Amino acid sequence: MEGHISHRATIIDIAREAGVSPKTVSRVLNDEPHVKQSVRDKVKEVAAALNYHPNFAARGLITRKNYLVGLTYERPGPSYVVELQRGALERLEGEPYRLIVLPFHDATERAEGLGNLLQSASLDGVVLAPPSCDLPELLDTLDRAGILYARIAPHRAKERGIVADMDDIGAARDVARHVLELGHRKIGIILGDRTHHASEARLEGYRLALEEVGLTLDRVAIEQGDFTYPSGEAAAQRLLAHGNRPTAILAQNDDMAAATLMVARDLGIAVPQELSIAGFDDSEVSRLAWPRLTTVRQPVFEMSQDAADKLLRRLEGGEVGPATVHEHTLLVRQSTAPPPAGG
Amino acid sequence: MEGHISHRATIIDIAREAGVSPKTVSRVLNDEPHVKQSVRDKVKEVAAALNYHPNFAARGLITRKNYLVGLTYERPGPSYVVELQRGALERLEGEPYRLIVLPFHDATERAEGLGNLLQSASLDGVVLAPPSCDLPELLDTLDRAGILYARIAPHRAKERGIVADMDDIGAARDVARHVLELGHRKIGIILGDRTHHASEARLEGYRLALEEVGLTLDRVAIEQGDFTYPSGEAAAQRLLAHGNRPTAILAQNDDMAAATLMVARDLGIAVPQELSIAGFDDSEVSRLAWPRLTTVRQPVFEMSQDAADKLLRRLEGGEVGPATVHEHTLLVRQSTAPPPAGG
DNA sequence: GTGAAAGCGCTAACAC
DNA sequence: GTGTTAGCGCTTTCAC
Repeated sequence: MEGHISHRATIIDIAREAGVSPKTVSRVLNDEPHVKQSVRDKVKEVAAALNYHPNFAARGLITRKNYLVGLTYERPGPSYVVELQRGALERLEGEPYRLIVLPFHDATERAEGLGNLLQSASLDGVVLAPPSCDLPELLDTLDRAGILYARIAPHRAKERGIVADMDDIGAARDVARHVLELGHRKIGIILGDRTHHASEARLEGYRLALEEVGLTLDRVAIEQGDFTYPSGEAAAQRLLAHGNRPTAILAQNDDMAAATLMVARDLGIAVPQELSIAGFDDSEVSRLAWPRLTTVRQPVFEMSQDAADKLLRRLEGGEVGPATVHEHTLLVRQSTAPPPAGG
Repeated sequence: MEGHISHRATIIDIAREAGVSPKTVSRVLNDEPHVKQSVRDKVKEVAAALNYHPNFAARGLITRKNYLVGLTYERPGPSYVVELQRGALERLEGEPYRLIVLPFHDATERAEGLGNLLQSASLDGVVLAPPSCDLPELLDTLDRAGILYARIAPHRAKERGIVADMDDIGAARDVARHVLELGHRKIGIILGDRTHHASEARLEGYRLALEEVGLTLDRVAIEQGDFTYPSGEAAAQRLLAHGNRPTAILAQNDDMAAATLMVARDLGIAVPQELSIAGFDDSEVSRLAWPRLTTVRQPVFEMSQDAADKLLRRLEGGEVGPATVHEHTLLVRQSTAPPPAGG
């Protein structure tokens, strides 16, 4: 009926065509009560015929909402990012909210610019993945700007805002416990970047497991890495290139564990017969490495979905309960085994 | 000066504070001419002091723009998605446009619903990755709705809309040629999802290379996959778990190639001594797998950046030239070698 | 150079 | 149940 190309129909068009007022059209389109069923049907029919799609800008101007949710993260591995997005998107599907991706560089050093970016994006809410979820100044800015936020696995101020959590310390404890239960006592640890709170938490988890068998951190060999493959390579070399080497190495992520695997191969050390290696993340590498890496799966998808869910409910005026702690999973694969007999 | 929490400043507030009219504020904020420098400075100063951020909804209502660019794709590997996003985001940085991610399921079967989704999202433009860039009905819908689109590596109707292209057939031919030049003649092929035209194109590239050495497709073992790791695993098993197996396998992407690597390892087949494997994509897994995978790097980042660039220029009223064809790169790594002597 | 008035498409408040 | 009026924050006329 309307032959005009690319003239987006408005509620006025529908109102005229259906012989009712714009307000009635608005009511129907928003599923508000107090409209006769026959009118309702007629309006919906006309809307469909006119290929009507509501104008977010006009609606948002008056409802003071933008129907936009942001997702921030900082350079994690591709699979982490994709899981993060999948979780939020799954929850947003069918809702009148759209997801905007906002990756950062050096969030910790530029919390201010980051707050500004989020404000300019006209977001209603934002899902904050580590490490941006742990920047108090950013949270302050968001509070002031009235932008709701949901934090994924925060390590500090867990009471602030909406939180979707996991037990980072417990996850690290579990992987360390697994290695200790296999009988290992000569342990090496490769730390991640110390500015990431995850690194601290994971070390604490290792410490707890060691304590259970009467060991302390000063009895293990600790090397500093920064979560990258090359840093893992260097650290592994320091741990392995001498006589009294550990029989098991706990790396704080899979990339560094994979690097350790490669160093062991170069040094002719058999994994897992002579050396056990455990990572962290269940990233793609951990499955593609050989032997496949024992690691811990973080519930990234679940946390992200939960974060988006709570965010949306708050945006719709609802209340949300306390932080949910999502389950991690220890994945015992081929890179860990009992220590060698003489070990 | 304004102590009110979460009251977003408007140009009216700035106008009052700066002692000018709202229109003048608008002029300054949009870098329009005909404003005295002193007034300009004063307005900018007040805007900063009031932590002003323009309201996209209000601006969009009148300019008929939403300052929103979409990015669509369908279940490709994590690294492909991340490259795609990185390219578009890099171009959008600093521009008043935001990126909305719109992953699809079964785009080819639901082109209509997909067109609807894009229309409801109130996008100004959209970057279409395969296979959605090859759905004529979708392009028709977008044309009708007045939504600009940039297509990444389309395989059909290359003249429609904005195009950022690559030579998919040539890339596949190059990798096949490499394997054939090593001396392999017993070839296995693992196909990707047949709804992706990329799969067809790559097969055509393989065919061209085979033809050059006098081979035809009916002389090679072809198995169907769908670009995922598990599908590659199953396909590799069918190719390798019997006596007369190929000496080289061409997988249509890296995930399936990595899966093939794993299957070979489980079967005790040495790579590359007994079996050569080549992938496609230069994804992260191709570099982390051991041996590292010979593959072809697709210029995904470049295409995505180019697509976003052309889209933005058109959105700003500019003209864009014809499709750019971005260069692929054959990456010979450790997973390919001459066939075994008796092979 | 600058400002006043109008209105984008929609919904809140209130009338009928 | 339904319609009228007003106005969200901004930019477009067009006047001065």
